[in-house]
Amino acid sequence: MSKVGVELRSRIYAVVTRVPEGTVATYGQIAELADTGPRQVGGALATLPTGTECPWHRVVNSQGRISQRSETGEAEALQQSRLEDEGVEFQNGRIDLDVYRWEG
DNA sequence: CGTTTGACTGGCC
DNA sequence: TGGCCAGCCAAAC
Repeated sequence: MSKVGVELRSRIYAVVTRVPEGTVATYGQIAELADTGPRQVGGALATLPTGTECPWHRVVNSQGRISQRSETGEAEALQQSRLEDEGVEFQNGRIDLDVYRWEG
């Protein structure tokens, strides 16, 4: 159970919030900007409520796919919906990172 | 203080 | 192309 310190979480949220609409960032990318490991990023987002204002849906794994978390895949579909709504195209259930990857 | 656990990643086969 | 292995970070036990 990866629990994340509140301070580290704040740092990760701050980075995620910087991801502009219509683009996506990988966990590794967020981790690097937050000066931590990718696992911590996932852990931090895991504690995030689904109804938050934080654009957690713009964070995907290095393959441009939505990572499945421990709980229901409900939010997973929501994530894809939100991204598509922002103009991010899914090809075969996956995002083309060469096009939509956020250039910090 | 050593072990366990994750919404991960990259390299290898 | 796709699955497996080892490395990675931080916190709870």
